[in-house]
Amino acid sequence: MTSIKDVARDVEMSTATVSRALRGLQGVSEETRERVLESSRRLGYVPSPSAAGLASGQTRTVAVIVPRVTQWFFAAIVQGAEEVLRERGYDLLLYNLAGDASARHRVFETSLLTKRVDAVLVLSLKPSPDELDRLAHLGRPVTIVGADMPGWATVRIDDQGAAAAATQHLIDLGHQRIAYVGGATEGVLDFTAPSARLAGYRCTVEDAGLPLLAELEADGEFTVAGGQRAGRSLLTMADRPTAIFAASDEMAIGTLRAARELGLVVPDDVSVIGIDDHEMAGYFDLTTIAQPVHEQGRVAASQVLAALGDEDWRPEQVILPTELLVRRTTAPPVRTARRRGR
Amino acid sequence: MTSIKDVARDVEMSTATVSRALRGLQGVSEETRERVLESSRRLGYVPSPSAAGLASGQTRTVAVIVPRVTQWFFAAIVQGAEEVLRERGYDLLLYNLAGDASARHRVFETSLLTKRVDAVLVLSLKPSPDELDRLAHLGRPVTIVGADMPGWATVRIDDQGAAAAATQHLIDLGHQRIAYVGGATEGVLDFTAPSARLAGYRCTVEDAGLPLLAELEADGEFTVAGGQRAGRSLLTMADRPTAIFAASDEMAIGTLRAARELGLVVPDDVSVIGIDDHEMAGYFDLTTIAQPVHEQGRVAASQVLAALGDEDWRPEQVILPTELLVRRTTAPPVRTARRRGR
DNA sequence: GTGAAAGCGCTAACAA
DNA sequence: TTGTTAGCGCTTTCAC
Repeated sequence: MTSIKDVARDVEMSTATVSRALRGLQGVSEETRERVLESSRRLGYVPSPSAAGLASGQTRTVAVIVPRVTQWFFAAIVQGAEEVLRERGYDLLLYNLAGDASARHRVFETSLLTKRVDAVLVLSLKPSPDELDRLAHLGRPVTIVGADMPGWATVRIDDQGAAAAATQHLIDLGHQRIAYVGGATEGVLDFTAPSARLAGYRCTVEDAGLPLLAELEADGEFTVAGGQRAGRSLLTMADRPTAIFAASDEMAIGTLRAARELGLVVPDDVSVIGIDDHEMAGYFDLTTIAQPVHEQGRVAASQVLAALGDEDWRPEQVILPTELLVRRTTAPPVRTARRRGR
Repeated sequence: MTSIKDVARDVEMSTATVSRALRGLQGVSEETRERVLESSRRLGYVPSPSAAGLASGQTRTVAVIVPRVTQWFFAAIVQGAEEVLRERGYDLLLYNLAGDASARHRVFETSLLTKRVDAVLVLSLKPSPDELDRLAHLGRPVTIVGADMPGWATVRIDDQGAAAAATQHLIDLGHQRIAYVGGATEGVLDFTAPSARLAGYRCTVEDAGLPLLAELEADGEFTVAGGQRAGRSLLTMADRPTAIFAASDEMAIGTLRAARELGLVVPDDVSVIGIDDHEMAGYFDLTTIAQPVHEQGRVAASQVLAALGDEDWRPEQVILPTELLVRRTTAPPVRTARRRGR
């Protein structure tokens, strides 16, 4: 395995000069740099990250902690982050929690990460106070994506606003009996988006002077299957809602499925709106609040990299815009009379 | 930052003993081991991967090279791999190519990986001869997932067999005019599955004594959008097929969408079958050939880890089973007379 | 069962 | 602009 010494010997210089030349530091003559570059190419030299890391204290690696990569939303963020990390010569270490509490424990508990990475990206997870404490003690830049954590660097959308926009869209269409499909607003594996979206729904319903009914709020667990269950229970109510706002597209898709199974026509019998603009949303003609998923990954990665280079960098909260995408699952309610008459 | 020296000082032993105790090596008295463990826990000691890597030559890290994490199929494999890697104390370095040729170049070109990881997993990519050469020279275990590469360790399904089973299912239902939606069978970003699936389709059609028609083979690019385009062109033919076999569920979903847009009813007007059992397949009632995606990731990871521990390990080809999952997008063809009469 | 000492391959501080 | 010299924090002989 060829090392920096081989290159140094080859160009008849010290390893220090070779190291400087290779890293593009200044104070190396152009001629030397070229000879070093040529030599290392010829010898097939690649620096050892372990050695460089040990000597410099920098690993050029960023950890990304994700609830489940198989969820498109998280994969898209990872992809965005990976792009900018790669551009900047950083590697991405993936920690997939996948609902495994012990995995979560391991990642946060041991300060395993301290010596392993230069920075950390936490996706849509609400770290417990204890975990936050550990993250803080990492002494490394940390950015939280998709959750609101005051005092921390975050990248997210305005969840409450997005939920309000979705609800308002249904209200604007004339709906009065609007159900909500969300997810756990507390618990370890939870993040802050669920509560914010629920709040957005509730506020908007109230502001419109409509009654806030507990029976119209269902838990869809932020999965397609959960959304389907929630949708089924909402749509089999005696006085079923004319519209359903699901706090994620996956739950909305599940709701759509429940409606179809019950022989209901969307949007005639029930309107459905989601949040995300999931890659499949278009194929379901799903009306949704689109959020820039991929971009959140890019911004978050840029953010931690910026923090790495800047001594007096302060955590920033970045909020990316969302947009109502009206497709074909929402429409004005069909007159009550007709509905009752069916 | 507490180092092994601090622990050594604390237990009044040499760093060598501490190192041995921590790694569970034999030749350490039980009492010593316990004291070391207790001390490092108390001091919050975590070994430096850089230092350990430099000294031992092992990084306890595995690289996973994936075409696009955002595709559920790849994400599921990554998730499977991550599980077993984590269990065994290995980290996962993710390289997402995402159709970026320069990214691909970088990962394979420079033998960047040699000193960075202990083993490599390559997902559904057919490395060029040149890239294979580099992989071979890595001198590290490499497993290819989802592609057939004789001489290499691989984990995959029997693609030709799966395609044959799908086609045969349609034939068994009585279909005679069966179209195929596949993807590029050559090119840099290609893998071997497309060709194998196409071959499976063709052989089965021929074996059934049916004509092999070029007009019935369309390119769906292995995406939903591509499948939709392919489906549209197939279903607008004068004498349209009564059944379509899409070589992936995503293309099948696109085809379903095309059919719906054209006002065709599935499976009355056209039957559709895919391959994968994509997480969304159930929500489309898609009949498909299910493959153990997650499991392929687990097996592949286990394979490279086994190779790491075993001097005379030889590359194995593992083929995992598939299963026909009949849902509601396939049915016998409606009599020709009736179809023509519409 | 334990310790001393020599590196692993780099980078960083200081000299020249 | 370049070289010398110390490490970085471990693991790994080889002794004892």
